[in-house]
Formats: sequence, C-alpha cells, structure tokens
Amino acid sequence: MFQAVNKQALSEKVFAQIRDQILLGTLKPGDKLPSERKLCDMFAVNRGAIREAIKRLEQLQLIQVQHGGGTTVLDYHCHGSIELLPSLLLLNEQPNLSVLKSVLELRLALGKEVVRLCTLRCSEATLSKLEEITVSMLDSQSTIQREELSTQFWKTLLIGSENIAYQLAFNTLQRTFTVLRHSFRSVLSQEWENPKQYQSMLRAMQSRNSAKAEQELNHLLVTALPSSLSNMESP
Amino acid sequence: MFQAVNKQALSEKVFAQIRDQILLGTLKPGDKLPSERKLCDMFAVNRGAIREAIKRLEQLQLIQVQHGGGTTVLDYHCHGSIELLPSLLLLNEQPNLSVLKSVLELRLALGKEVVRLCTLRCSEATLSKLEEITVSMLDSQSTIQREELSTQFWKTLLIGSENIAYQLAFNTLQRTFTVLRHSFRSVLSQEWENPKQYQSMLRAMQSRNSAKAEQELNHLLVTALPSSLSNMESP
DNA sequence: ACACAATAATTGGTATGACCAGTTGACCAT
DNA sequence: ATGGTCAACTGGTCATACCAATTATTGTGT
Repeated sequence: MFQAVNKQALSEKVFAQIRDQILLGTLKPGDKLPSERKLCDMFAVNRGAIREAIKRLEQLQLIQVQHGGGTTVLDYHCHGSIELLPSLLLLNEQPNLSVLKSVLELRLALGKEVVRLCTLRCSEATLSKLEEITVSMLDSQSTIQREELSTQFWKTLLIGSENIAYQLAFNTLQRTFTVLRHSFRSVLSQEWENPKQYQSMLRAMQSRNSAKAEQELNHLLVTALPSSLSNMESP
Repeated sequence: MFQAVNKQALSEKVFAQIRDQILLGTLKPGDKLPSERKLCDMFAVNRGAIREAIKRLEQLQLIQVQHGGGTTVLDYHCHGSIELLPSLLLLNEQPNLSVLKSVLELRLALGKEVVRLCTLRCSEATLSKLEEITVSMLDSQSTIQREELSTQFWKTLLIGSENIAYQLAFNTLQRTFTVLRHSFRSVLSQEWENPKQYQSMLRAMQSRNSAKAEQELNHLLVTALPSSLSNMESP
C-alpha cells in the first residue's frame, strides 16, 4: 500500500546531481567545477557534504582534484569506472537501450568465459553443489526463490572459475541489473524462469564439455532477450 | 633523473589502510568498524578525513554504513567493485600471481570480444585510423611512443566496438596495468613491442574476418606472457 | 520472571568558522 | 627571459557543537 520513503544523505544527493550532469554532458571534460565554497552556496549545504560527494566522484574517475588548483571534469569514456553503468543505464526516465545492449553483451561474453573456465577447472564438489541448486530450482514455487537460486548458481560458478577478476566484474553487473529491475519491473525476461536450461548447461559441464556448456549458456541468456535487442551478432 | 614526491592527503592514507585491512582479511565480513570518533583517535586525524575515507570505501562496496547503527565490513568477493583489482594485485610487496593471472584472463576475454565486435561493426573510417596508427608504430623510435600508440589503437578499437560497457571495463583494466607497471617495471613483456602483430590483426579486421582477428589478438597477448603464467586454458 | 514502554548512551549526519597548504597570476627586479 | 614576491583563490585540515537514527539500558506493570 505504502512505499518506503526515500531517505538520502545530503552528500548523496549532491553526488548524484553532479554525476548526472557529467554523464549528460552538461559538464564537459576539461570544465572546471565551481570551487567547494561556491558549491556550498549553490547546493545550500555545508562544505563537508560537498567534499564527501567530490570524493565519490573522484573514486569513479569522473573528476580530478588538485590541491589549490581546482577540480576538473574528466572524459568518462576514457577514464570512467565501470561502476557508472547503472547510472548511465538510467540517466533518463527510460532505460537507455544502447547502454542496455552493451551491458547484455558484456554479460554474455563474461558469462561464457566463466562457464568455460568453471567447466575446465572446477572440482567435483562444485558440480555437486550446482546439481543441488538446479534440483531446488526445478521444484521451487516462487519467482523470488528462483531468483535467489539463480544467484546462488552464478556465485558457485564464479568460485569454480577461480578468477577473482570475473567475480568482481559480476558484482558490478549484478548491481546494474538490480537497479534496472528495481526501476522497470519487466524490461527483461528473467532467465531464472528457465530451470531446465540451467540443467542442460550443467550436464555439459559435468561431462567437461566446455564448448557445449558455452552454447547452452548462450541459449539461456539470448532467449531471455526482448526482440528489440536480439540483433546482436553471435560468434 | 628525479622522481615526483609522494604527497598524499590524510583521508587518502586512512582510506588505503582500512581498504587493505579488509582485503587482507584482518577486518572480516560482518565485523563492525570502530565508530568514526574512535577512528579519529586511532588515526589521529579529524573526523572529516575519516568520513571522506569511509565514503570511498562505501563506493567500492567494501563497507555498509547505517545512520546510527555503525559501519559493517562487507564480503568483497560478493559485493566488491572491480576497481579493487589494482589494490588486490599489489596487496603485498610482490604482485599477487593469482590475481595477475585473473586479470590477464579477463583482458584476453574482453579483448577478443572487442576485436570481434569492432570487426563486425566498425566503419571504414575507423579502419583507416587503425591503419594510420599501426604505420606510426612501425617507424616509432621510443618505447614510450609505442606505448602511447598502443593506447590509441585500443581506444579506437573500443569506439569501433560501439559498446560503452567494454569501454569502461577497459578503463579499469588499464588502471590496473598502469599501477602494475609503475611498481614493477618488467613483470610483463609489453605487447606494444610487437607492431607487426598489430598489423596482422588489422589485416584480418579489414577483410572483416572476425575469427582470424580474434586469433591474431590471442597471439599478440598470449605471447607477451611470462612462462609462469602461460598455463592458461585456451579455447 | 516476563513483556514492553520510556530513557539514556552510542553512532552517523550536518553545520560553522577558522586556519593551513598548495596554485595561479600579476608585478617587479635581476 | 628568468626568478622572486605578493595577494587572491582553491583545496586540505581542524575543533566543536548539535541533529537524527539506532541500540542498549532501565524501569514499570502484569
């Protein structure tokens, strides 16, 4: 009936505003940000809040701060962190289809590699755990439960792939999709509604057939795409 | 002859210390960070510096802050940003070989996709620009110049791939390698010392042969690996 | 002894105002 | 043209107070 109230720290709001202005291009690379004192006036908050926001922007490589020399906007195409994807995706009211396509492509490419490496490297114990999860998926009742199991499945795959870089990259991707789903309930079909496909992939992994496993994953992810985005070039 | 002097803001030092303690596992997931006031005493700095550091840590998803309820350490395996790779790589005095291997695998996988997509999508103008760059590479004198040209080459590839997610992911990877080279001059052979291989790849792209281009990239990147890391499973 | 509401203590969030420390540019002397 | 001096500006640090949310404690009634 009621919705949770949106509480947000001041530094958070300041951060979001400046970030979006940079991503929208209102603030262009090379531009100087107003001085911290001026920003205090403009946002009507104290300097601490401004500085905290600036630290976050710096962390995302959106700006460069120089002691005594002002703060400069960077080109996020060249320096921006991949953590910007959620913000880029939802810059306007509707999700940006071009960005969405990019994210899906990235997920597909990374996913394939994870499945491949996991197939080649993972222990029997990992395969057993994956087996357990798919079984639970098949007789799961609620969507929310299948979603949780799907997350479990991927987490296990990532551990099996023995690659921390992929693990961290997936964290970012997951945040991106979380934000997306939160704002737009059904932009994407949910791959976790297809437990049988998970099982097919696992079968391939159990026989250590990485090519087949990749192919099954491709099927799992691509069939979940809306037609407007399905014009991706497959290998 | 001379080196730039290492100047670092206080909040920066605080940030680095806490970050490393989390990555090292001294601070475990679920642990409570000391309160901001206590941290002030421990680090002997002002509360503003502490708070700025905390904002950065939060941005990296290393901690979770709750108004009035303290600050909790998160499991970076599950939540951490991919921006942690540079720190993970150089946690101890020597680069962590396991992490290094992960990063190289990620670079290879992403690189292949970028080359593939660029081959399929890029304009003739992009191909011309790539041609220019490789020509410059061939008659470049200094290493520093080849490095710059190599960066140019990749930047152009990324634009040609028309995928913002890959672009941002590469920014992170580039930072990782920059940090690595900065600390350890010659852990890796430098792929930009092999201009001919760049040209072979470009030839494949010009004939829109994405499979061949991928293969040439594989050769370019894999031959640059030290033998201790070359036991990667190739597809 | 237990449940529960009121209260106190703790923790993060915001606000001022001051001063320190680099950067920049104008001006000047060499 | 080079380097020094100075003032104005910008980011960095500090101390202190108070607001706001959470958590622990206390006290009350049953």
